[in-house]
Amino acid sequence: MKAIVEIFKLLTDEQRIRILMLLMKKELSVCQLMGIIGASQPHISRNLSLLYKGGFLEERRDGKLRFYGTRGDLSDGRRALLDLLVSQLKSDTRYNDDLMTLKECTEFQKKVGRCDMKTLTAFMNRKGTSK
Amino acid sequence: MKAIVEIFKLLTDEQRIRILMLLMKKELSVCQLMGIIGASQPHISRNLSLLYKGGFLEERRDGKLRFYGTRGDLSDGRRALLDLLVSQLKSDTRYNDDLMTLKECTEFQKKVGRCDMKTLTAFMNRKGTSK
DNA sequence: TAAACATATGCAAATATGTTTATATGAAAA
DNA sequence: TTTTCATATAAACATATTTGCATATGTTTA
Repeated sequence: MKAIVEIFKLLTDEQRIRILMLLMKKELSVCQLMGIIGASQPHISRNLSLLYKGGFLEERRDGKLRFYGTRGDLSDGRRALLDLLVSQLKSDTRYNDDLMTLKECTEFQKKVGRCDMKTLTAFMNRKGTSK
Repeated sequence: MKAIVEIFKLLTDEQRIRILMLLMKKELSVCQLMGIIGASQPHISRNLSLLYKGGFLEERRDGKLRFYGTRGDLSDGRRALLDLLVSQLKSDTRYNDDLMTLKECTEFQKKVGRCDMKTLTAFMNRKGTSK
């Protein structure tokens, strides 16, 4: 029962849920998540680490970058929770905004052809001022 | 998204999950829950209050007693979470012990024909010493 | 090898949560 | 109507959790 409680604890943070929902769509690096969510690097890293230890994520290293995505071999319980979240967030503003931003971010990167901190911080700030 | 986070928060406590699982089986009064779970009255009351405010429970008053049970008109999300919990706890020791104790408690009460604090405190203590 | 960069982690302050004890409320019985 | 009983809530305290800042680690490029 304690194991289940620990899993629920991971889902009691809006930022962590946002990260999870984005990673359900596509694997992303820490700096991409920074750009999309608009939080500090340590904040994103910390939450990724918690979700990773909690059995939700897998990690792939590519040079300096680390890409995270939801595990291919998720446990039944975790899978069910993620599916439930997706279905419950179908009409959630924040959730849909994030998916939109993810698309914009992907296109932005294709254009500039880079995936680094400067590029994504620029993207993040552009978002911030355009609103 | 905040609403969902609040619901998950309710599920990050072992005692609250135990209460919910018992109430999935059968409506119970505060003192019955005390007897089965073996926690203090304020502790049970407090958690019932949280679960009630969180949309999981309904309340029925009968004289001095207050019976709580899972709502008949649970939201889809809450219903899915409770079903998920039941399926994940199928082989959980604590969960199965609680269901057993619930049965014993029900029989104990049939025998003595009462549902009051003394009776159930006695039941609780009997459990404590018999182990 | 040094510098730059992406990411992770340690630590202290701030905040939230849980626990215990005491007390309040409200119904029933004496 | 006083007392008893079941339940709820408040206050004080202890314990987790989050957050922001500084710094460490490890990789790449110059």
